[in-house]
This record gives sequence, C-alpha cells and structure tokens, in this order.
Amino acid sequence: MGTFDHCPVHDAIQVLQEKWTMHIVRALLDGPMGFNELGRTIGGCNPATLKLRLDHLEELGLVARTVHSYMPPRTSYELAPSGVALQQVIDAIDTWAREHLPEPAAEAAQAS
Amino acid sequence: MGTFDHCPVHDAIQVLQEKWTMHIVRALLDGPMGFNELGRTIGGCNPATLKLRLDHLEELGLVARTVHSYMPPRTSYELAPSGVALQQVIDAIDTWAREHLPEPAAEAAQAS
DNA sequence: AATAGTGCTATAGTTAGTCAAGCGATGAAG
DNA sequence: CTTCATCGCTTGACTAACTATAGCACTATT
Repeated sequence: MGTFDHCPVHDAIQVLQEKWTMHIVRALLDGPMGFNELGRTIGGCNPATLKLRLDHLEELGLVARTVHSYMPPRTSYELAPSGVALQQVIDAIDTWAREHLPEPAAEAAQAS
Repeated sequence: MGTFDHCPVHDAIQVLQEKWTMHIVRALLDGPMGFNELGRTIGGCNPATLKLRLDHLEELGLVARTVHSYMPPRTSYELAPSGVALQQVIDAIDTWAREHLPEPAAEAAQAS
C-alpha cells in the first residue's frame, strides 16, 4: 500500500464527491455569497455541513472567506482562481446531463 | 424560485456525488470488469455499497450488467453509451486536478 | 482434499450528515 | 420603543449512509 502512485484524479474525486461540494461550487460560480444565502441557493444543506464543506474548500484553497464585519455578522464566500477553474468540470457535467441523464420528473409524474 | 425547477446539472451532481460513483465510472472507463475485480480496482469499497451503486447506475442506464454464468458466479459490469460519455467529465476533473489541486503533502520526491 | 476465488447477501457497528434550536447583535417594521 | 427577522454560525440529539466481517453455493487450482 505504501507504494501507491499518487493520482490527482483520485484525490479530486475524493473532494468533489463529498455531499454538497459540487453544489456549493456551482452556486459560487455565479458570484460571491454570504453563508445563509449560499445555504438557501443550494437548497437543503444544513449549516453544520455547510460550514464543514466551506472550511474544507477554504483549506484546499478553492474558496476564499472574507469577513466584512463581525457584528452584525457579515461574511462572504467566493471562489479562488483554482475554484473558478472548476467551471470546466461543471460545464462538462452540464453537457453530459443534458444529453444523457434521464429525467426523474418524467418518472415521478408517471410513478408506478 | 419555482415549485420545482428541473435542472439537469443538479440531478447529475446528485448522482455523481454519491460515494464511490465516480471511482466506479473511472474504473469502468478502462473496460468491463467483474464485481470483485471492480471492488479491488477502486480500492476500499465494501460489497454492500458497491452493489448499491451499481444497481443505481444500472437503473439510470449508465452501466450494463451481464451475467455469464450463475454457478460458478461470473458477472461483468460495463459502461453503457451514456456512461462512456462521462469520460469528458472525468477528463475535465483530471485536467483540473493536475493544474489546481494541491498535493496531500505526503510525497514530493519527484520533480522535473 | 484443501485452498482460493466468484458474485453477492445479511447483520452489526461506525461515521457522516441532518434537524431544530439558539446566541449576540443589529436594522427594519409596527 | 418594542417586536421581529436576519446575519453567521455553534451545539447536541438524532438518523441515514456507509463499513467491516462473515458466510453461502459453488468451481478451478493445487
């Protein structure tokens, strides 16, 4: 196990597969946002997890956190350059999804 | 905000963010594999979860399962056309990772 | 005849994510 | 001036998701 080839794709997948991470990135590609605003935008993520993800992304240098004022609390999160570069990944997913992903709405409407 | 905005990217992310899913796809991009072989290739995924993911991917039509013989058990999993199309997504992640993802710091012996 | 391998499944246990509430301060609305 | 909502979180209890291990019914290899 020690002599394992270091594989960038593998590491990237490890990060991107964490729940909500890609949703967060996608939301931030539209511009900086506050904590709660971001939570509302991606829809359904609880603050605990959201903070976890943002901290991780910040640690990796993909997201930058800026505190504008402590009280009243005002913070904004935005993508760092390496985060913005994920646009190409999101785009690839978008393209793929439109061409190949079956619509769940159709199944839901026709639910058996 | 609509009652439900159907968004392909969102749905795609929901699928791709499931743990091991992208690893599975990446492994299968190199060709069909048996169940255990696949498990070994992606490394660390337990059979229960692996089966769950494969069933889901099959249900979505991204993966095809072929039983060659029941006893002794021999099955192979391979990507359907819409699964193969995910190559572009994996490629995008690969490109991004090489350029922007910081190394986990364990090894930095190699340079050029 | 013993061993290792196949594709799983079952059960129990651990980890990761969720829900709800709340805090200290503030600005807006009544 | 007094609610009320809002900001960015934090905490603690809960639950869903994932993991580890064992085992089955068999075969091919040794």
